[in-house]
Amino acid sequence: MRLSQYFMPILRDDPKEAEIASHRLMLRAGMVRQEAAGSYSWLPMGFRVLKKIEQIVREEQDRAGALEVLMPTLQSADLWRKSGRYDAYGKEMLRIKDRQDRDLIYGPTNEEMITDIFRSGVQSYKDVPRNLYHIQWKFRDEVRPRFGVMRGREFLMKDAYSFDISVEAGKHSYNKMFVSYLKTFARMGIKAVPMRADTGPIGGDASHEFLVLADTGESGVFFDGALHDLDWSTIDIDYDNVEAVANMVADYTSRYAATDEKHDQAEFEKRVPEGKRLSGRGIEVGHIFFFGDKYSLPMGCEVQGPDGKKVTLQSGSYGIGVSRLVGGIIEASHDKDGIIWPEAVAPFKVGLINIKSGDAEADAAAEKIYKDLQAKGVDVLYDDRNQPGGAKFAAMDLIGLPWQVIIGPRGLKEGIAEIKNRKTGARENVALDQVTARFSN
RNA sequence: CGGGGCGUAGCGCAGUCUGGUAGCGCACCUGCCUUGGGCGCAGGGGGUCGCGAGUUCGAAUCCCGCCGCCCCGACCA
Repeated sequence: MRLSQYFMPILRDDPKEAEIASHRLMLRAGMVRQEAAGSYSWLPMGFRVLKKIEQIVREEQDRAGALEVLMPTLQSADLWRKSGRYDAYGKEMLRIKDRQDRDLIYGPTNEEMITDIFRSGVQSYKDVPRNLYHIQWKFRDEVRPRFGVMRGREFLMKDAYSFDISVEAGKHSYNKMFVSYLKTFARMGIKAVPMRADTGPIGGDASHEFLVLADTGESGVFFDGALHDLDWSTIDIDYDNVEAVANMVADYTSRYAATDEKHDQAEFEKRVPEGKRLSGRGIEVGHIFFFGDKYSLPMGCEVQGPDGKKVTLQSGSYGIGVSRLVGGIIEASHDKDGIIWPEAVAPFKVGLINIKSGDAEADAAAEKIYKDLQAKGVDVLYDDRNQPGGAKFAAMDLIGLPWQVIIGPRGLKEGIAEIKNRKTGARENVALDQVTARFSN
């Protein structure tokens, strides 16, 4: 993509409404535009990141055996009356009437609908276990939206729902999602620590939140420093191996880690040696629940067992805040100059800077590298604007692409380009004809 | 939902107290010059001063009502 033909309205000044880094940087880099309190339009640069994150989530859900569906944003109020949550959910749920004066709601979550769908499609114990998920926009009419996309009212969420014949089988479904979350976040280049959590209005028994550690997080967290010793980047497992999956969950939950809601100071001090007691703040990017028959029972979600008797299914739900992750990743990965995208979610892999646009030699060299990179399938953003070099450096650092390729008269004299790593700042001179090879996988 | 604050050009702000026909920086357009960390010179465009009603000869400014947004707290993917 040529920057001269892109839509990326960069702001030089900080918008006054943005207090925290991710919000400020997303607005400055032209990734999003606020439409109303807690409601954002995603501009090309931001949308690319959102889609990359969504795709990683999708691939890891599929790998864990979940099946993708898509449910509507608007739901019938009757469905929610059946579960009792129409009255219980409170004002966060947006209630709407259609032209026939029928009560609708804009879905804040989908337990009722998925349970209804699943119930109508299964009759036998042979039809379970199953896990259905979708990635869909949600609306929760938050009392106080803030921090940009981190607490919007309208947000993109992946929510999965498991159905099992027994509590024991349900536990395995829960554990599979637990492990798949470790893999999902690891692929995005962030560490999201699972912590015991309150179950909230969704209800249930077992529940873990996954939190990205960041000073601007909304939750207080307390954890064992030994958690840092675990390997968070390579999670490898056979999902069908019940014991291995359970062991891995045990491994990542055996050390103390809790949000302030579940924190027990006495237990913390008993289990964690003094030098290892860490506390801080975290951003909740995932939340998993096992809630048994909480919805299956009132909604009659049951199958016939081997003995011919009806069995009420056991369920869990598993959420990942896809749009929140965009902000969460920035909170965990930025510096004074701008965003530092982990490669897996970066909007482009390479930013190509032509320091002297208009100079025949520089233009020719940059054009060639641009076309070669594209031919090799490397996502490249080419700053071909007629701007001074300093402005291009500043813009490229702001938007945070992992690699910068810098073409200028100085290097061209020696037949080289400069490659800069955005994260480390390391620079390297590379012969012009070797640049493309450096980025081909 | 309680407390505080803000709404003037795309962004950041001044002007409001003390009413007199709207200004600054950046951005943008044209030309020249430049391009190794937000370059220089010259010229230029852009505003129903959040909305409505009032007071006044005259309202961004004073009065009344409304709307929107932000921050702190209580609540949450």
